[in-house]
Amino acid sequence: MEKTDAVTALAALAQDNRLDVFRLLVQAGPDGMAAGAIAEALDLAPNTLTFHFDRLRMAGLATVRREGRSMIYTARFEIMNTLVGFLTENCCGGVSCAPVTPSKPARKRSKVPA
Amino acid sequence: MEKTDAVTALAALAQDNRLDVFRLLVQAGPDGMAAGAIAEALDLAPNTLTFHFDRLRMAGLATVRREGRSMIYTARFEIMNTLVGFLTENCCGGVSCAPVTPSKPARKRSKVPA
DNA sequence: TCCATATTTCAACGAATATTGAAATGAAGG
DNA sequence: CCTTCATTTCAATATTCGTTGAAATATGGA
Repeated sequence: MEKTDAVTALAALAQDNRLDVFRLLVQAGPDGMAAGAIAEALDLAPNTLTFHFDRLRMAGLATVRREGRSMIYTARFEIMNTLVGFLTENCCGGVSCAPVTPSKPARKRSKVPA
Repeated sequence: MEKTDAVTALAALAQDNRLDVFRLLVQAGPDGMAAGAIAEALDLAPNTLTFHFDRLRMAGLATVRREGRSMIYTARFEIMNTLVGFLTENCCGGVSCAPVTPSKPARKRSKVPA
């Protein structure tokens, strides 16, 4: 990952509403979530939301697909992981480097998608 | 970690020069690095650098100590790790969640501090 | 075709950010 | 005490950012 990509991704996450959006997408999982549902969940104006989606998409942190009238946004976990890897690269020059806290796998939800 | 703390930390990292500074500090390890040395390494004006240091410090990502005439800045790895944990929290609701790429331990340097 | 729904585009505005230049502060040495 | 070195503080400026409102586009159904 290039430094500019990392900066773009970090900037994309470094904003209240976008962080909320991204975390919502992360929790939504691979199926993604409709723009309207996100707008309602976070109480954001649709045009504002579009602006933030664009940022996330340009940063490679999300993708869209159309489904009927809705636009479904999905988080790109691989990019997220690449970013984390980039941040901790060459940590401490190999000295006393506490390993990265692994993500909590999070208890499974009752409704598991196929 | 609170959301606002995460946003602050991400914003602190979401800037070319600051990301450089932070990564330099990460590589410098627990001993830290003098402001002047960083200014020289990255070719940045000292006042600009102070501005960026402040951001990193307020975000909890760095600390300072005085040593003679120099100010030594050090990365706060724990906060860094907390941030990473926050980002991947509740990942995918437990479904198909690729584990976080662990930081490469990075080959040891010849000069190992005690 | 006409209408409602879902989302995007565009222009505008205030707020925040990064950089600069000049001056100030603090520490070490003669 | 005076000078030099290392860094910080302050004020000014151009740029970028987030939000809003109005209008446009695309889809699906009567």
